[in-house]
Amino acid sequence: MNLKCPVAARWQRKKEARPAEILDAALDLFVEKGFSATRMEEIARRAGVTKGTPYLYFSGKEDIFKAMINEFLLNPLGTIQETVSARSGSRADLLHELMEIWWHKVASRKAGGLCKLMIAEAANFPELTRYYHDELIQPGKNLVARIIRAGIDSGEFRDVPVDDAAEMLLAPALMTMIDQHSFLRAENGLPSSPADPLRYLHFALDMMLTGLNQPSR
Amino acid sequence: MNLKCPVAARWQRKKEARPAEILDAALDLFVEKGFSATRMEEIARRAGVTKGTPYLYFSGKEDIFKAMINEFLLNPLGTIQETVSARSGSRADLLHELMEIWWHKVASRKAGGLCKLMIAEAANFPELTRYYHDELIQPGKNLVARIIRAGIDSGEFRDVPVDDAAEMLLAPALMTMIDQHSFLRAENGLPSSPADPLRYLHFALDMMLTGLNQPSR
Amino acid sequence: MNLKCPVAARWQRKKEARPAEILDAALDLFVEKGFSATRMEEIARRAGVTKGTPYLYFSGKEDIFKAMINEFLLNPLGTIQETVSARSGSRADLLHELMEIWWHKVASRKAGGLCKLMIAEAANFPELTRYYHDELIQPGKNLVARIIRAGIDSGEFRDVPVDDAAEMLLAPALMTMIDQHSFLRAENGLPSSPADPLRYLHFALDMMLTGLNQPSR
Amino acid sequence: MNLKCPVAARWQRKKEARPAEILDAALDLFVEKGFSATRMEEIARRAGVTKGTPYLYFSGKEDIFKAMINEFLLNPLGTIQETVSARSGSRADLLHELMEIWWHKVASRKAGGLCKLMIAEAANFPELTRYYHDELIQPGKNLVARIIRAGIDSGEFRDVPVDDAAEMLLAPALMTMIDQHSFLRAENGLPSSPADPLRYLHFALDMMLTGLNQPSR
DNA sequence: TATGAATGAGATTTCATTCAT
DNA sequence: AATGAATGAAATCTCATTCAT
Repeated sequence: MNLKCPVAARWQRKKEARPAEILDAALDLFVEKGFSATRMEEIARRAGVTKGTPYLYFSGKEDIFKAMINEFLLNPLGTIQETVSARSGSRADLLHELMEIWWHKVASRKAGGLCKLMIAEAANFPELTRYYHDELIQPGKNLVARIIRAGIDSGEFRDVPVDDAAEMLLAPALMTMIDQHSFLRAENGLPSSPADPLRYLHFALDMMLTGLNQPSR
Repeated sequence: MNLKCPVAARWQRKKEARPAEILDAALDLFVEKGFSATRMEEIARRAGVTKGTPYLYFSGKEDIFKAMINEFLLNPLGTIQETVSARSGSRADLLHELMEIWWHKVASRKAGGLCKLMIAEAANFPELTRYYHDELIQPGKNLVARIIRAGIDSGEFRDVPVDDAAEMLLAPALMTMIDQHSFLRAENGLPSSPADPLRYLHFALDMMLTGLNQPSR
Repeated sequence: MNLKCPVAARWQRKKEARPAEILDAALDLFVEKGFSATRMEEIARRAGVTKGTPYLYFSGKEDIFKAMINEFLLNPLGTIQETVSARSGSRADLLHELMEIWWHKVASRKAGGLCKLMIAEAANFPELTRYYHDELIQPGKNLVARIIRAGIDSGEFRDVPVDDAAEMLLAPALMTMIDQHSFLRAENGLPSSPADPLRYLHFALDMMLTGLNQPSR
Repeated sequence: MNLKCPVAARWQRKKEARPAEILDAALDLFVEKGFSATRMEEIARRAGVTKGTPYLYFSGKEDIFKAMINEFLLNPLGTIQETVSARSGSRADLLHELMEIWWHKVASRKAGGLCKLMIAEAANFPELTRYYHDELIQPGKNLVARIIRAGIDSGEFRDVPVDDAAEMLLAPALMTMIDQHSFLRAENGLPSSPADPLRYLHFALDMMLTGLNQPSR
């Protein structure tokens, strides 16, 4: 009913590792090219397998996309949240520390590209976008908002609307992550963004805390 | 059988309007669904023509994408730059005014979605990304940086690295625009972002100027 | 985004005729090879078009299958039913006449193959099978059963269970149709079935009416 | 770490039962879904083995199909033929008896589904169809034809074309078998066919022997 | 003997693009 | 200038078959 193929079997059997390898490959490609423009066979090839293999572990392209979001987004947030709860010291120091963690655990890694990806694909995956929003974005904002609230209560910060302030504090962090995975990757890397993102982020945080205006003396 | 009225041209096929209509339609769809997921026939239908017509004005899908970027990016920036050069007063006021213009001319309009689009498609259109970067992003940053520089020179602002500061000031504005076209469109609108973006943006600008920290005395 | 193909356009534009041509082609192939073993491209080629064209008129393979059942099964039965209602004479004559019509309108034509097809695919299309049963098989049996009932009432026939009798009378007709489209088509035609099916069918009907047993004298 | 019990063979892998189990599983599935729509892995699973195992005993899907036809068609016919040769009494009684045997040995069993299957796949397996025809159908018809011939010679039956008469006598039997495996299986069982097929078959045989027409005197 | 991860030919379906009208 | 039927390259996904273990 079809052809004999005495293929030289050269593939490795590693059932355990396969799903992770496929998700890794998919992450790279989805972040780089977007969901639609990424071809399944490309994912397979980058994972070192052939066309059919991803379908042994995932029901299709969309399933890979969803699994990837789950895989690379929950753990990091969990880690960050634990870190924060166990911390004392000034709120300003805590915010700096938080950003440090976030940079090293998320933004500078491949998972950081997921942020860009969700922005790009939000309208095409409404239910996933809601999930991403409810489980990641909102908790992240709440985390920062709680710290600001505590700072206001302790007299460290001025009395400001905490949600807006949290939004503002997060903006440079998110934009940096987006830059990393859009403009910096394009072709040979555009000189748009700060050369040392982490240093920039600490600077921006400092600025937002102390203000750009000259102290009134 | 031929009913052609020999009197005069009956209704003018508005031929010179066609390309603009097609680009308008493409803008909506590309922003909403991304480049790959947008079908040519959908663009045509939304523009009120049929499948073949776009090919009379553009050589293909990619050409429409490029033409669209050109069409919707140059004029707004031009306007903003003119406004700025003609202005006097405090730098803080100027920045507020700038943001007001930018919001009404760009971010709150359909063209604002192009920002999200370029983020998503950056890797798929490297040469276009470079163009977008060189003609829009870098000039925008430079504009803000020059204002900050002037403020420092006049003693209004503290002495800080102007490029980083410009980057920081722009971050909330860009993030708000992204929110408008990603999470707010998804499904029924996620409550993620500030209800009144423009108010939030003025708040964030104020915060960055005066600082979150309690004045020490 | 893809290749230029300056194909010598040699196809005819006939929107009106296309669906019927495609259903004709599909009928041939489905009857010959079954549903699964028939490839869409084969249907297209036999209809004189290319791969993509059937999808302009039908949503997929299953849709073609269903449309085909609808197209080729309802009209013939309608015709037969009209004929019968307008007829008088002995019930035996009516049954012979009925079979004649049925043979020329259904069994000897391509549509006859649908019977075999539905038998083969019954389990794979349960809802369609129910429809086929309710709209075709059951009405056909009822039609014959009513004639037998009338014959019994008029004293022409013995008093027998009409449903079983109808079933019996139909069996040779159905088996002949199946033979036509299974064994007779296979390879070079197997000598299994009667050389002249219509003559056989009249013979079988006569036999069933008069009985094989020697009259008891 | 090696727990192999050195005592004796613990449980015998019932190797000689494997092929039969696989053919049994294949029979169920082929009859239900047809050849193409039946997946090899399903056959394996229903036989209680895994994907690769059937290939240890058969060279492929087509080979299983052929082996199955061989397995389930020869023995039953042999039995019937022996029975007939050893019988005396009226030809009518013999025909009733024959049908009884045939019903219990073939039609009411899984093997009855093979008839439907061969009808569906006739064109896809021409050589097998010829085999099926030559070894089963033709002998079956000949068997009945010889009985009729004997009945005519003995004066029990009227003088009729024996081949056509045999064909007619077999038609209800074959149709019943088809019904069993097509319409009765679909969904929840369609009320099309007689509730008690065996009773119906005896009735139909009686009818064909005595005739539907009222005895003229 | 049996397993089942992996393969890859091939099927279905989509859609950017062409071109006769 | 505009249409839209038709094309056909290419994508997604299936599944019969292989073969290292």
